[in-house]
Amino acid sequence: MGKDAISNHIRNLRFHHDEMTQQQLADKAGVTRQTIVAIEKGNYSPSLELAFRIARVFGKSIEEVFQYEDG
Amino acid sequence: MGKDAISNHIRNLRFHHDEMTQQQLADKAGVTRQTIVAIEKGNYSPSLELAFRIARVFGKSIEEVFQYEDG
DNA sequence: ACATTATGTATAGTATAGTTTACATTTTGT
DNA sequence: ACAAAATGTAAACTATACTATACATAATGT
Repeated sequence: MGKDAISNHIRNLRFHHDEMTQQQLADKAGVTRQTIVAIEKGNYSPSLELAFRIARVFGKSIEEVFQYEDG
Repeated sequence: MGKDAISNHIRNLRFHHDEMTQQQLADKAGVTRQTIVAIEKGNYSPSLELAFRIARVFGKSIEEVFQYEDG
């Protein structure tokens, strides 16, 4: 939908979780590495379903992983 | 992405918030009424950004409004 | 009974999330 | 220095969220 108001802490969380690689996170979340790259770099924001799955990989709430800055 | 693992409490929340109509929620969330109808009925799940905006309308966290049942 | 407002359904079109493949660059280990 | 693993980038494609328009039905008020 809207522009680019969503950021995230995925990169930091990966390193705090046993140096998890993009590929490992992608596998655990059930998506391709390219999807993780794009989201981590902010190229686009994930679907709600993927946001839930990524948050679960880290044992965090969605709000702890993703931030929404209103536009 | 995946199938239909996401449900929500939007309908109940609307009634708990001054009998808010679908149109009013749509306006506050910045989308059309059709989008609210589709999400409320579970036809599809929202983007993460829209999930944030809907949750904010109700003053709730995303997890309080949307539930993810793993597949 | 009538008008009005709220909700359900449908369909075609647009925007964007996610895949796939491929290759370049950076980082890490020996 | 070299190989191997991790990350960055890109382009074409598929899947799905969202819009726009339209009309039907249900609910509410007078």
